[in-house]
Parts: sequence; structure tokens; C-alpha cells
Amino acid sequence: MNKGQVTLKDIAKELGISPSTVSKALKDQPDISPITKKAVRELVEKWNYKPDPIALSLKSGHTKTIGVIVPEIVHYFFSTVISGIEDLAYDSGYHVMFCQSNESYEREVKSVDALLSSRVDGILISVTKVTEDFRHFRKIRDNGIPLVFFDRICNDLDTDRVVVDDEVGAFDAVKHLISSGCKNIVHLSGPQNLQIGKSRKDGYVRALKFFDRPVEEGNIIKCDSKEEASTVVPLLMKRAIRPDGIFAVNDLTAIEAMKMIKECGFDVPEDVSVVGFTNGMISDITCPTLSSVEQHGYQIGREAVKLLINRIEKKDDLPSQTIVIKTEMVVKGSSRTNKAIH
Amino acid sequence: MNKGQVTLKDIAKELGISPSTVSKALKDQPDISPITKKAVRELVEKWNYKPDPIALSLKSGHTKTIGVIVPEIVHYFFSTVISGIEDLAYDSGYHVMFCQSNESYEREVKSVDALLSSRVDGILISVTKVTEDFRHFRKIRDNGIPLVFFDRICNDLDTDRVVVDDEVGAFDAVKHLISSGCKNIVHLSGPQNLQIGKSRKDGYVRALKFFDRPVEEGNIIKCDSKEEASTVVPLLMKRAIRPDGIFAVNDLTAIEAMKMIKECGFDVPEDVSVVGFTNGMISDITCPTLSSVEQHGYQIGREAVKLLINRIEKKDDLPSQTIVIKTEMVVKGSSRTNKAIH
DNA sequence: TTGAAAGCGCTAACAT
DNA sequence: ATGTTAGCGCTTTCAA
Repeated sequence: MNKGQVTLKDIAKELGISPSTVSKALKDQPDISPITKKAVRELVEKWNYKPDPIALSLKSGHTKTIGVIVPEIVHYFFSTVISGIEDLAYDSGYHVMFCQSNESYEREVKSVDALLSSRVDGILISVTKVTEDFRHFRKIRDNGIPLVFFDRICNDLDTDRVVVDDEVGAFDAVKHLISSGCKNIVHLSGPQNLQIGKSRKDGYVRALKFFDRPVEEGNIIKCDSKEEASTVVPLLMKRAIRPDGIFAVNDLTAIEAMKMIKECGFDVPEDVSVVGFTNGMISDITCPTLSSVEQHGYQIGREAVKLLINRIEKKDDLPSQTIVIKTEMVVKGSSRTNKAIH
Repeated sequence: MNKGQVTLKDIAKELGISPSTVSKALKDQPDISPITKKAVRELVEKWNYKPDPIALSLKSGHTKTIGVIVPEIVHYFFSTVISGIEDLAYDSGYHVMFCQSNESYEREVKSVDALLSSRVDGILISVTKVTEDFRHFRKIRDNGIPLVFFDRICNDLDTDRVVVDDEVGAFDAVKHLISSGCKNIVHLSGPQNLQIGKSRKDGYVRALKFFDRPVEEGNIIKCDSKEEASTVVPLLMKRAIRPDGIFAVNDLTAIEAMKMIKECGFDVPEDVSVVGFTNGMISDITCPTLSSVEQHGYQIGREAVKLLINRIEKKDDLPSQTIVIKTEMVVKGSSRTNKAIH
């Protein structure tokens, strides 16, 4: 190895001094003569010496690297989060090692092991839809590695978290649907083992109750993917009492819902208003454009890194924090805007 | 450090043998007695000993980590490539460290430095739109680190590459437009300092010539973003001789073009056929759906990693390879399909 | 003001 | 069959 890489020893030899002197000179320690320091600095500059981070890690025990596990990178939301993570991490002098679980529990466990074994200083995770056993997360804590969950969190562990106010976002979305005149609003919900799935449903329910609308079990349907929507939504449109509003747990589902509604011969938003969650790039591209709840992924990423680095670098043991990022209802073309009830 | 981390020494001490014996036992060397091996393996199992990769790296000089630099992760194409990279890298026992240049030259240079200083074993890059100085890439070679370019390559360096057959893809796209009856086809092109920009334009030109159509300079317009399209396309639609076909260098530009065409009161594909490049998820969501050239990003990622790992692990110095991934014209709703001329 | 020595965790050549 | 030693590149006492 070290093809051409200059080491401390090389510098020392060239200057006829010892490696430890060079090391100290580089750290500007007071007990090294200015002349020596100058000589060292000049040679270091000339030879472009860079300390080997691996040796540093071996000594110090940390790697200046954080690990990230996301379900799937090919998602607008996650890629914005990652973007935020990357930006702040690099600005803070950390590298980012990343894994995708591909929504597979096994893959998530393996990724945790991989990250742990590569001795990252901290880990950022958004859990898969199917994770129900949390021992691998415990292992992270047991290894003394700080852990921050974002978006899809794990409630069984007391850790730092960054989430959006899903419940409020959902409430706002449904409030918007109600205020635009919808009488029969269906919620296409996420898996209820995921906090975000639960919260968004809770917001839906709370909004209906708040505006004195009946909450019907049949109007809450687990459906959080394009595939599910393409079978579920046509059935909805064949009901005797058709829905005139749909609040979907994510944009992709909402978009497929719009498509299905149109294929069933109905109009969006005239017959059915549709609202999604994420407000991703695609929500501006559909026709009509999709009303959606903005999630601020980039900011989530930055906050998560900030929390993690604090935890890594601070000695003190603060209690776990949960940072809540505010959502924002963005009204676009897929929902009617008439008949305000407020 | 090493809170609770078991080391070789711990194992050795517990067993009353030397660390080197433990090390050899773990590697199943023939000169260790079966009894010792068994004892070691059992304790290792029991204590869940894992060799420290940092110490390993310090010894061996490699980190089992590859670095990736992409312009922007929030792009369907790049996120699919990264997905492919990640999948194959992990299957091959490598970690992935990744940076985004955000289409900034400075950021790209800094990312190279960061990756180099964290001693990755190899680097995968897709260059920014604005990179015109290639010294930072040379530095990678000078450090003896294998380097593979993908998609947006650098022609000034003799390295391994993975590209799609942009020229052929563009040719096919334009051929499709011609065969569906377009008489006046505009190319919204990428920057010509990028090989992909050049190749796609070349394919456009070759197709026109092949079918005996005039090539007009005014029909080749640098326009490769949503923003540019929103100003460029309305102007096109006001021309005396309006375009009846548009071949855009990427999907996002094509989609914005469709939107502008409709805003100008024309129909897609009746008045103007539009074809994009990438065939990303969004191309299925627009209405009409976007005809586009499929780029197989996931496969590009896998091939790039394969090439890189070969280079890292093989001693022999094969000549540089360029792997070309075939594109595929996917006809959807944004282009007419009548009047075949073949 | 400088240097020698030990050690981070592991391996490999060289004893024993 | 097992142990000793040295060394990867660096930092940090401690001694000179």
C-alpha cells in the first residue's frame, strides 16, 4: 500500500528528526522550536503530506463516518433526505456510508451489521415497512453507537428522532378536503406497525371528528403503493356511495388513485378530490397537479445529522430528543377549493 | 474506545494462549491443533468477536470501501444507478461512501479529496455539467486508486467507463419521431462539453441525415432543464414553422416541454410528438405518458461496480474497458405511432 | 526542545 | 503446535 503516500516517518527522516517531533510540530505544540515547526510545515506542504485517517481511527477509535440506512433510495422523499444528510455531514467533516434495506427486514439487519462492523461513529435509520423485531437496533445501542431515527421511527427504543408532524399534516389534509366540500372521504393508509401510518390515520380520524363527520371503518383502507391502489381504487369507485375525497398516505398512491379514478370515468377534482403526502417532484408533473402535504425531506436530513453529531461529540447524556418538522398543506390541482367552511 | 468490543488479545488471554495463535486458529491454518481451534472458535462465537476492520485496513492498506460521486442524488436516473451500485457492492463485501457534487465543480473537487483522504479502494464518478478541468481526476490515478466513470464520462482520461449507447438511443428516438410522421423535429440538447450531450445530438443529426431530412442549426437548442424549457419551448411554438416533434435530452425537460406545448394551446401528441431520455418513473405518470429512451440505470450501476472491483482486485493491467449498455426506445403516449415509413 | 517507547488491533515471518 | 517480534501510521506519555 501507500504507493507514494508520504508518512510522518518520511518527513522525520528527511528532516533528520523523530516522528514524534514532527507530529507535535504539526499540532503546533508549544514545546517545539519555531525553526523546527517551520521546517516541518514547509516539507509537509511540499510533499503534500496528509495524515492517514486509518491510523488516526485506530488510535482515536472513531472514524468520522456516519452510516445511513434507508428503505429505498429511489424515492423522491428519501433522496431529498439523503441529500440533506450528505450536505450537512460533509460540512461537518463527516463521511457518509449508506445502505438501502430495499424494504427487507433481513437486508436491514445485514446493513446494521455492515455499518457496525465498519465502525461508523453513528447511525441514521428509517425503518422498513415490515420491521417488527428491533433487536438489531438494540445491538447498535449496546455497541455504544449513537442512533437517530428519522421519518419511519421505532417506538420501542428511546432514541433521538426526527419526524414530521404527520398527525397534523393528515389533519390539515382532511380539513382541506372537508372544507372544499367533500362528504365521503376515504383514507388510503400505510401499515399500522409504522408510526407514520398510525399518525396519518389518527390525523384523518381526528379531522373527521373535529368537523362532526362520521368515521367509518370501511373508509380506512390499507393501501400504500401504486400496485395496491390500482386494485383498491376501482373497487371504491364502484361503491354505491362513492367517495368524493381521497387522502392517500403518499404521493405515488395518490397519483395512481387519480389515474384509476379517471379510468373509471370520473374526474379529478370535480368528482373526487385527491390529496397525497410528501409533495414530491412528481406531484407537480401529474395532471392535474397533486395537492399534497409537504414534508421537507432535505431539512429532515439536516436535522437528523445535527442530532447525531451532537450525540457523537457531546459527552453529556442529554435525554432523548424528538425533533418535529412542520408539514405544510400545498393545494394544487387535484382538490377543489370552493365552499370554505371556516 | 472499544467499549465492550472484544479483541484478539481478550480471546487469547481468556484461553491462556497468544494472540497470534488465535489469529491463526481463526484462519484455520494447518499448524494449529484442532483442540485449540475448537476452543478459539467457541469463545469467539460466545463473545461475538469481530475483527476490527480499521486494524485490518491499517495492515492491509485497503478499506473495502468504494467512493461514489454523482451530480445529484435527487434524480431518478442517478438514484437507480446508486441503487445498482449499492446492491452489487454489498454483495461483493464492499461498503459505499457517497458524495454528491450538486453540479458544482468545486464540490466535485472537494468530494474527490474527501474520498481520497478516507482511503477508499476505488472511485466511481459521473461528472458535473460544468467540469472542464480534470486535474482532480488525474490525482486519483496518481494516487493509484482505480477510477471508473459512468454515464457522464471524462474523455481526457484513459479509464474504465460504463455508458449507454446514447448516440444509438438518440438515433432511435428521432427515427421513431420521423416514422410517426414528424417533419420538423427540434432537439433540446445537453451541454456539448459532456459526452452524453454530444452523443445524443450526434444521434439526432445522424437520424435526420439517414432519412434525408435537412439538419437545421436552429433546431438544435441547448436546453436541458425544466427552467430552460419553460422559456425556450413557448418561443418554439411561436415560430412561423412550428416544430411537430421534440427530442429532449432528458425526461424532465421533455415533460416541461409537454406542459408548455399544452399551455400554448397545442396538443401532445396530435400537434407535437415529444420524446425524452431516461424513461424514469415520472415518464409513466404524466399525461400523456412520455415516450422515452430507457437507460437501464440500475444495470449501469452494477456494471460500474463490477469493473471497479475487478480493477481493484486484479493485479494485471488490462487495457481500459468501456462497457456500453443498450438503450431501448419505449413508445408511450406522447408520440404518434401512425405512418410508419419503414 | 527533542526523542524513545508504548500502544491502538491485527498479521506474518521467524523462532522455539 | 505455539509463541515472539516487529510493524502498519500515528499519538502520547515520559525521559533526556
